[in-house]
Amino acid sequence: MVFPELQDAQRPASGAAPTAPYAQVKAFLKRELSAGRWPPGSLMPSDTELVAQFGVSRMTVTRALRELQAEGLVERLQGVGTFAAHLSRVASTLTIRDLHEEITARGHRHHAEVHLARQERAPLELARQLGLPAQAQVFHTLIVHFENGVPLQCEDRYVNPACAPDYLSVDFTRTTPTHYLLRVAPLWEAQYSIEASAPTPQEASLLGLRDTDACLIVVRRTMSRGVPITLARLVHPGSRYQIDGQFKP
Amino acid sequence: MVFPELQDAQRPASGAAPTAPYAQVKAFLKRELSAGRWPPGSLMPSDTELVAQFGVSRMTVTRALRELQAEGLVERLQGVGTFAAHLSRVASTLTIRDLHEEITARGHRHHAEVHLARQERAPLELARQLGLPAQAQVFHTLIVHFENGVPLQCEDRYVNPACAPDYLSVDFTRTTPTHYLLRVAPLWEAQYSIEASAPTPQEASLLGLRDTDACLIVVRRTMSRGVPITLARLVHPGSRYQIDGQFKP
DNA sequence: GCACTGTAGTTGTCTAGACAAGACTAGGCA
DNA sequence: TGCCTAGTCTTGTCTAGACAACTACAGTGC
Repeated sequence: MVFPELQDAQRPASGAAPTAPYAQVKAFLKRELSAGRWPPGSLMPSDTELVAQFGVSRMTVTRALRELQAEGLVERLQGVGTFAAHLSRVASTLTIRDLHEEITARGHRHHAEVHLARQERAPLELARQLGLPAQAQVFHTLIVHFENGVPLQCEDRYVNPACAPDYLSVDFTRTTPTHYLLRVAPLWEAQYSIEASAPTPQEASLLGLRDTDACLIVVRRTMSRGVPITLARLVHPGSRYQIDGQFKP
Repeated sequence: MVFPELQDAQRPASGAAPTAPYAQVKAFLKRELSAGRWPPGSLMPSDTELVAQFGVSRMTVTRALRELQAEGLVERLQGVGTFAAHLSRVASTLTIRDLHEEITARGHRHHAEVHLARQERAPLELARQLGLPAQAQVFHTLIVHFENGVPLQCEDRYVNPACAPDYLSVDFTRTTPTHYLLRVAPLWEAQYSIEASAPTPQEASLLGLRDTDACLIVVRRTMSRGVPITLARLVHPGSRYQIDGQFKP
């Protein structure tokens, strides 16, 4: 039996690491899809045809197609067939990383100033967001992060004491709250919102901005096992911070 | 043979749709993981143990574990074992949707004003971004989108004529450029950057803002089969637009 | 002490076949 | 004409077994 497709996929590398058959089928389909061999919405070869074409078992073909389906590149309909997807949405994985990690990854220097770290009574709305009764005690920190000496983020954070009892005893000039909380409470859910707005007078002062300078603000609420852990408002100078990303199937 | 775990997973529904065995194994592991049965980094049961425990074949267990691995919930090391992941990053799928779709999905009314739609010669940097020689002809549109009569987005877009020759003949009060381009050129790659900044005087005027009002700006470049299609600058009033998302394993 | 080796356990992958469930079509029947 | 049915093709899933590649560890010989 001859496997022209496998050879096509393998020969160019000529001696490189031999790829697993399922990966070769997947790569072949991906390549032909991106070349436009099957226009969006059109019928692609069936499992049986691919089995015959590549000389592999059906489980192997199925795995390749299932992974392409998970990536949103094809759609499979039981009883009907496999179709090239429409790719109608620009989707991308947005990763909100620990700021310290992000800055050092750029080869820059990070340091933090702690302006506030204390226990407070939570007003109604805040208590609700943290799943606590009104007037409950919560931890509150206000930290400014610097990249190479320039203020980059003003981090205003409330923490549910039940999830991190030692929170206030951490030295936040050495460990970021994000890093500490991820270690203490494994993350299981998060909601965020990204918006542009002017800073509050206090934030403007802490970041060395004018009241009218635009800021990129990320509000993030994280939960662990259904229990809210922390609510953070991260304010960045619009002139010094942007979120980049890319989408690639 | 008795399958205590399978029964646990199935009984509560009592008569509901019977789930596939691989999905039950997956759900069981997910549930126990989120309950903290295996702390991050700790060793989880091996394939063989799960096979014995659930009374299924190894391929079934493998599929469940492979999908959990793809979701970032477990890490598998050949020759070593399966470990509970650290979940150290807040990752989320950011979907940038067609604005028309987004507005109508909210049950609101969308309309657009076309302020510019013409052919221009591209200056050096723009030509480079679109993969064209300097001074090449490109299409340029400037469109303001409204939600219930209120300006929500100023869309300044350049298009590579080779990818969409009919671009200028489209009626953009009826079809959004995003929608048209996705139909004409299937999307295969995209880069974006999100930032906060003041609008240009022209943008401020089109959106009914003051020069100092903060705006959320998305710059997006899309490619199809390696060829740049379009470069868009989407300016949103900070007071009226935000990007929301959530992360859930 | 140190390097080597064999062994057991783990994940990674594939096979050949099987049955189930859904979709479509052609033919039969009222 | 309109409805039903059987057959065929499709994807969805599972099985039992197999081999490969890798890791960790205990034991062996120097």
